[in-house]
Amino acid sequence: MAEHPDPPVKLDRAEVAAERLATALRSLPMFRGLSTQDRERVARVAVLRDYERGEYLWRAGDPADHLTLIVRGQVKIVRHTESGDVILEIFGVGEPVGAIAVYNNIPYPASAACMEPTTLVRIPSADYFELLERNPDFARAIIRELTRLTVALTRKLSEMRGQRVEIRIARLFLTLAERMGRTTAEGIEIPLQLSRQEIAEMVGTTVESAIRLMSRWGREGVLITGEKRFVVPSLAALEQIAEGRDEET
Amino acid sequence: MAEHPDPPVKLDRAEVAAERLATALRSLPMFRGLSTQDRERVARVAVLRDYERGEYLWRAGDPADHLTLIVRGQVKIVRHTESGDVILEIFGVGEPVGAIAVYNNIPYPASAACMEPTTLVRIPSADYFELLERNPDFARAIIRELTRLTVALTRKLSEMRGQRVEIRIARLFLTLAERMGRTTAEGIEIPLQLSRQEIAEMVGTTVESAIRLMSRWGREGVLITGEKRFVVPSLAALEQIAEGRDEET
DNA sequence: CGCGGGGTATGACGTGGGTCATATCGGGTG
DNA sequence: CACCCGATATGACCCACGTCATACCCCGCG
Repeated sequence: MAEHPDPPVKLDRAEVAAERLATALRSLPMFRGLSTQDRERVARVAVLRDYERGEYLWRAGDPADHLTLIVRGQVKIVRHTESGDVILEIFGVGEPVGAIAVYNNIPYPASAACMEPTTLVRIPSADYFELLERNPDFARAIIRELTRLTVALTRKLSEMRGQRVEIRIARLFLTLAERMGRTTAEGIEIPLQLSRQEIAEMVGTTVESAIRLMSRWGREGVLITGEKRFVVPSLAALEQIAEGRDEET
Repeated sequence: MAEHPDPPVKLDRAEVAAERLATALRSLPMFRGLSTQDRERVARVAVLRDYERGEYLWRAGDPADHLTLIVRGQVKIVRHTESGDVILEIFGVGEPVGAIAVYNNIPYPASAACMEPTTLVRIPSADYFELLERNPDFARAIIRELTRLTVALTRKLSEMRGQRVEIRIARLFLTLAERMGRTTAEGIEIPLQLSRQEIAEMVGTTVESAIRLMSRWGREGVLITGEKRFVVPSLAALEQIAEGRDEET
């Protein structure tokens, strides 16, 4: 907490912080529909905070007393089990994290950690509820987000099903490509830093299996691991693998 | 649809139906908080309908234009995939089915089928939304239900993880026992008719594996399959198995 | 400089369970 | 009655993948 030692030129600092916050709030789609009055109200109670890669936002079981929104970076939701971790979701810029727990006033059911340097806006849940009361659009946004999550979870659940590891990882990268892929000269680029360990935790397998597959794909040119990103030269090839039968050509 | 051939004594029939509907509405916890005025309003637009075992309420992709609530029976949510089906959830008496899709006005993401003779209340989504608008408690109930679902899904997802089939099935019956178990002289009774096929679909394995395990458990006295029910003589034994290591004693 | 730790890579081995094949047991139907 | 179909049961086979072990690379640190 001792990260703000009283600065000698306090006003300047505060002004800079306020400006940064205002910019952040303006960038969040969730606050687009707000009246300027409401937005000012939010600005007074919201807090901007930076996190490093690997830092935890919270652990499973912590009380959910703040709504959290991502301004910059990526956050993963992790469930710890006796036999290893499971990554349930990855959230990106503009998305709310752990909104369900906040909304229902229950402890967080899973932990959340940053996958890269990340900036978050945090709003005390009391203010959040007040906002909800007054702004139906805002409520809609939350519900929509919640639904998206549920649908993603059910899809993931049905995809997890048995199936070979190769197919599960192929599907993983297909959905990643769809959600955050950029088209480049080399193919689809997925700007996401994922260790083999994390890939394993996302599809429910071991590091070794993930490594074996990824290095084989690297040799075959199906999926190339780069600096803080992945590249898929041919979506079609990946889809072939995800379908079940390998490409024989 | 031609299941109501115009009866000669129409009034009597209508009265009986109205009475049945009123009783049903009174039995649903979701309508407890309603004013009598609102409840009458609901009664005018709600429709009661009986379904047989195996009958589908809807298929994945159908438009969600009605809110559905269970008055009697059990409903399973199924996702069809190229390689077999997956049972995502089982809903019982008093619970809403497919509320997320209705709320968000999106097609049902999965199919729903009755596991036994079932009675449902159906409310046109327009009336449902009107009800939501006017009755915050009602909205709360839906959100709560939705959250419960999300939490259950994330739990299921993390439990699905790799793990041996025996452990997954043990966990399945533990949660079933918790959710709907009754204590009897023989042990915990789970009043649910589940075929081996359905058990397989719930934990993501094959019929054969489910059969093998279930018949072995029958021999060992861990879990006994009965007429439209299961009996767990010793929860502790099942928990031992779910923990990972077998009981050596 | 050497050392240690985390991520990546690769090989050997054993096995859980998916796949296929076959059999038995009702229950429904012509 | 014979016939068929769906659910339950059990055996044989074998392969994907989890487990264990080893090695390499890179980076920070004393």
